[in-house]
Amino acid sequence: MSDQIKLTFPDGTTREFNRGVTGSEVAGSISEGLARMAVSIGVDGEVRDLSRPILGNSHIQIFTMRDTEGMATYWHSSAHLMAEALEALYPGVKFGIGPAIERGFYYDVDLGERTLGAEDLEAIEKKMAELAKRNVPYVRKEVSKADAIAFFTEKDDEYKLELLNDLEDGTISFYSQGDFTDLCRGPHVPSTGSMKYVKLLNIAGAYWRGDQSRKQLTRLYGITFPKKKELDDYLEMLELAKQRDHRKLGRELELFTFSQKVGPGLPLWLPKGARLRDLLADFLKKEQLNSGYEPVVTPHIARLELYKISGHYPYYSDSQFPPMMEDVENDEGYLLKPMNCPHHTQIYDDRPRSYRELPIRYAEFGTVYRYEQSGELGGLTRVRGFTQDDAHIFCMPSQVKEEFKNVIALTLKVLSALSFTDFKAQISLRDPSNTEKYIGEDAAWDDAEQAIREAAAEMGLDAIEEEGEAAFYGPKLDFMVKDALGREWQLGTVQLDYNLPERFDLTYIGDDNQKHRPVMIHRAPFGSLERFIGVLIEHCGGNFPMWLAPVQVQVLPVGQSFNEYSLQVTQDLKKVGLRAECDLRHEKVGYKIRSAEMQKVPYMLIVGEREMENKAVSVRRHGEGDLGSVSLSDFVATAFADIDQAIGSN
RNA sequence: GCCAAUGUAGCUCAGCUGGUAGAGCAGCUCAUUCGUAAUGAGCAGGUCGGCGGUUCGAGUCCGCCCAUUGGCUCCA
Repeated sequence: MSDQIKLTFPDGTTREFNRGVTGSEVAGSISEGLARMAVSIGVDGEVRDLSRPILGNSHIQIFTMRDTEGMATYWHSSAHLMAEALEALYPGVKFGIGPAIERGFYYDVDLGERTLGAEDLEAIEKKMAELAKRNVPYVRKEVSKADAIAFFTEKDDEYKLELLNDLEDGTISFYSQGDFTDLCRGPHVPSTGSMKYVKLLNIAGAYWRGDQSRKQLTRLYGITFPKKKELDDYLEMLELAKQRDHRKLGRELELFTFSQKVGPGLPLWLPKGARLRDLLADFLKKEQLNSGYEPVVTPHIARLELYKISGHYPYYSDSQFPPMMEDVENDEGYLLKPMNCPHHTQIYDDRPRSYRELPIRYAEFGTVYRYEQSGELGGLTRVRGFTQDDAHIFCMPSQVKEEFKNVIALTLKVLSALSFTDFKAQISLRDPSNTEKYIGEDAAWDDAEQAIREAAAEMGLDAIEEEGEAAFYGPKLDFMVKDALGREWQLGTVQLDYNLPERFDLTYIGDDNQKHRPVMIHRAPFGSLERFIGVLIEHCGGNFPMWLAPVQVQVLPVGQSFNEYSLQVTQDLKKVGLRAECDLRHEKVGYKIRSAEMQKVPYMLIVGEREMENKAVSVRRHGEGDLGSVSLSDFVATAFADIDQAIGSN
């Protein structure tokens, strides 16, 4: 056996090293800078400590703070540092899990009776900085399961003991830094010294292992950086994100509001917000008419009978507003609809259907009501009454792929019209190890999952697949977008359903003159108008594209003597279909401009002596400033060009 | 629902260890007639989230409730 090994770098080059060389030594052999920046090393796909010897030929990749892998290592180590601080400050504290997350880290801890406040967070931050200054190494140690159990039994930490329970002997490792030792798979950065700048962001309750029936631990979220500037920049970025918060912008731009008298999670749309909603809905309705959808309209309530058949009642009673009972004894009454699909099945079932009719696509902007848990409500992204841009496609199994393709095309059109480029598409599949919990034939599922996969691929959609995420009634494809604070929200969704056609005994007559079961596809490109608009507001920071701006043009007379001409201009703009308003207040033009700028109106037209004489307007674009004077007709052409460019050829 | 924090005028926020509320912006009135991000003066505006308690006295202390925010769980 040679004592030389061959390491292959990401660029394909290979070099020979002594067997047992460490990641640090490899990094150091490349450059001193890399050795300084390096936090961990990928060895044949496994991320490891830099200090671990490499024993065989491998493909390696050195991770630094510039890689997601490197950041994850760094923040995971930071979680350990926080744990060390917590143990020092609150002896007897027990630890759950403490992973790195996308931005920072958290640790779930059991502090007994103690609760933490802002002052405590500062004390912990201080302690962490102090511990980091000692700059002690993270030391890995392989331990036997018995020793590990003995260690945590001694510490009386039932959480770690439970975690150990699921681990196999021989695969267990501890990491220590200073006096603190934790059960951990690793890897870690070489030492604590780089975690100088610490900010603990918030405290939250988190159920042990995400299970509501188990004890709630205290979750501490934090972030660390090696340089002060990086921490400052991050905190500033968080501040800037708050400026884009749709709740703040919704108030400032007068789009929507909430009233305690109306109720939590029940948004009230102000005139400008309602206009925005209508514009979005009109846009999609037009697209849907072009894509073979037929609008239908259904009421907001239905008999309990409908939901007993659909299976929503009483099994989902927790998430529904209580029914309006007519006859309590016989469980008869009405339910506010939590979804539109049961109603739509009844439209399908209005008369016998032929295979020649399929696919049938019923579309409705249907408002539904769900009794979301109080702690879950938030702005427009999670509400109790919302309008889905819903449609249900009834088709033959052989048509599923084509229909999915059409829906994907429509959804992509919607997303691109609003310049959402940074979205995630996820295909949710069955859990292959537990197929009994799903309704429908195995073979049908296989076909459907394959159809969705192919539809996504053929539409050029880069979708990730998640096993076990499918609903019990069918696989689905979801579109996710992040809000200003980086939280991911599901917007568009396409879901296959084997369940409802079965429950409502829906059929069509096939070319064999036999009855067949159609497949149902639920789909909503926006998802809900409320959530979509919430995320849209944050996406554009309240600067809506011209075609969506509630007010497109604000006309600003320089003085009272130009009011009449300004009103004439405003009328002319309205006549050609632009949403124009005129600011007739007795204020200086600077004041009116400021006010229109803050309302984020795309175009301001300043009108005074010069403009009146030349039948012109002086154009100011939001965020850009003065564009000079043009004739009214030239401005109208510019405005429409702006609209067309954003909306495409709708 | 659970954990934590927060709740003072339409908005943003002051209000020290308890002594019955204050600013800026917005609003209204008047003056100013104004050229690309705030003209000036005056006026008005608050059951200090709600209910109860402690106290001679509560925005301030305590309890319960409501709402909001950040998480946990679920979902569009």
